[in-house]
Amino acid sequence: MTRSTGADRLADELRDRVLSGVLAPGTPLREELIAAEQGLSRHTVRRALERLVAERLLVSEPFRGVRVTSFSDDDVTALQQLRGALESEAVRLLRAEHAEAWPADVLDPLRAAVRRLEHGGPVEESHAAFHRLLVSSAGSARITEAYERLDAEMLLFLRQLRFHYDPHTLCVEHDAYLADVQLRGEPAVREHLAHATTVLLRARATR
Amino acid sequence: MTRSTGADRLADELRDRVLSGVLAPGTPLREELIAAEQGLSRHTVRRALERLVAERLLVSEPFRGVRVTSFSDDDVTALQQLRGALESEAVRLLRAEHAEAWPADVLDPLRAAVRRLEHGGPVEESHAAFHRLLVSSAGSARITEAYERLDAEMLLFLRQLRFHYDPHTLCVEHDAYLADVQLRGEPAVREHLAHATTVLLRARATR
DNA sequence: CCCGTCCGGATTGTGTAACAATCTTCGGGT
DNA sequence: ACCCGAAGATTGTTACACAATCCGGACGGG
Repeated sequence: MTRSTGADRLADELRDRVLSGVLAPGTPLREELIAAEQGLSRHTVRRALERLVAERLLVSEPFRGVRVTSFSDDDVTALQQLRGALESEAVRLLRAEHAEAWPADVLDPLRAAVRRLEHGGPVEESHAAFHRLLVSSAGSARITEAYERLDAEMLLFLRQLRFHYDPHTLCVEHDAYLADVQLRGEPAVREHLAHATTVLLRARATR
Repeated sequence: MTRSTGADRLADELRDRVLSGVLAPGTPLREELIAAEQGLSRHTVRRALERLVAERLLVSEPFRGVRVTSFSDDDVTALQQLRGALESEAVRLLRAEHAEAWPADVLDPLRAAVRRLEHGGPVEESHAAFHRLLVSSAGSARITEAYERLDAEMLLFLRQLRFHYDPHTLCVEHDAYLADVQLRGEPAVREHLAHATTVLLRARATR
C-alpha cells in the first residue's frame, strides 16, 4: 500500500546519490539528463529537485539550474550553531525530565549507539545516528525533525570533505560525552560541538 | 532586477493570502481554481503550493490535495519548544558576546521594536518583528532563518485563533522581557514562551 | 434501518510536446 | 585586448491528455 508517488521515490533516489558524496560540490544536476536516465518527465524531476533544494542539499538559481550545495567555513559554523541550539535544548529537556539519573529505556539505546560506533556500519552514519537518537530522546517532535534535516546537511559536508573519523577514538569520545551530558548538560553539548567544528574546519584547511 | 519567476510570485501571493488568516484551517486549495484565477498553468500552481507545503503553511496528502495547516495543541507546544531552543540560544550568544551591558546598536532597535507594539501597525506583526529582531541580533544566520520560518507558522496559528493581544499589556510585558533577558538570559526566554503558550492554549480551549 | 459495494464525478499525479525566457559560449569586428 | 551579437543550451511555463486515486451517493442484501 505505497501511497508514495514517483516524485517521492525520485527525491529519495537523488538524495541518496547526493549524500553518497560521489558528486562534488557545485556539480549541476540537469533536468533533461535525469529525466532520460530515470524514465520520468521533466516536470516530475523538477518536483523532486525542488524538494532537495528545500532540504538544502541542492541550491537553485533561476534559469541556471540546481547544483550540489557547497559549504563555506561560515556555513559550517552557522550550521553547527543551529545544531548546538537544538541538541543543547534537547539535553536540557532530558535533564529536566529525569532529575536524578536517566532511566534505562533512555540510556540503553544510547549506550548501544555508542558501541555501534566501533562495530556497526559506516562510522559517519553511526555517529549521526547517535546524535539523532540523543536529540529524539527528548521527545520534542519539531526539535527532532529540525535536527534530522541538519544531520543530512552535515553528512553531505563530511562526505564532500572525505573526512574519516577513527572509529575507536570516536567511540571513546562519545562514551565520555554521554556521561558528561548527563552530568553537566548544555555546556557539554557546546564543547563537544565546538570541538567537532574546529576539527572539521582544520581538516579542510590542510588540504 | 528581479530574477523572480512566476512561481515565486504566486508562492508569495498565496503565502500572503494564507497568512492573512481569512482561510480557515483545513480549507483545501484547488489547483485548477487557482490556475484559472491567476492565469497560470496547473504545473506552476503546483510548484508554488509545494513550496508552501515545505514551509508548513499548507499540508499535502497524496491524491487529496493541499489544505491550510491546522494546529493541534501538541503542534503548538512542539512549535514553541523549537522556538524556545532557538530564541534561548540566540540570547545566550548575545550575552556571551556582550559580557557587561548590551551596546546601543543592539539595544536601541530592540527598544524601538518594543515601542512599536503600542504605536505601530498590526500588533501581531510588531510582536513577531520584535522577537525576530531579538533572535537575529545574535548574528547566527541559520538560527535566524529557522526562527523566521517558525514565526510565519506562529502567525498563521494566531490568525486562525483570531487571538488579539492587547497592545499596551504586550508593550509592558516585552519591556520587562527585554530587561529580564539581559539580566537572567535563557530562563527568562523559557518563562516568556511558556507564558505565551499557556495563554494561547487557554484562549483556544475557551471557545 | 443499517451496511457493504459499486459507480461516476472530481481532483491529483504524470506524460508529451512545444515555446518563451534566460544564461552561456564563441567568434567577428574594432 | 575589448565589446557585441548570434547560436546553442538550459530552465520556466503552457496546453492538452490520460491514468491513478479519492469521494459521495445510488443500489441492493441483510
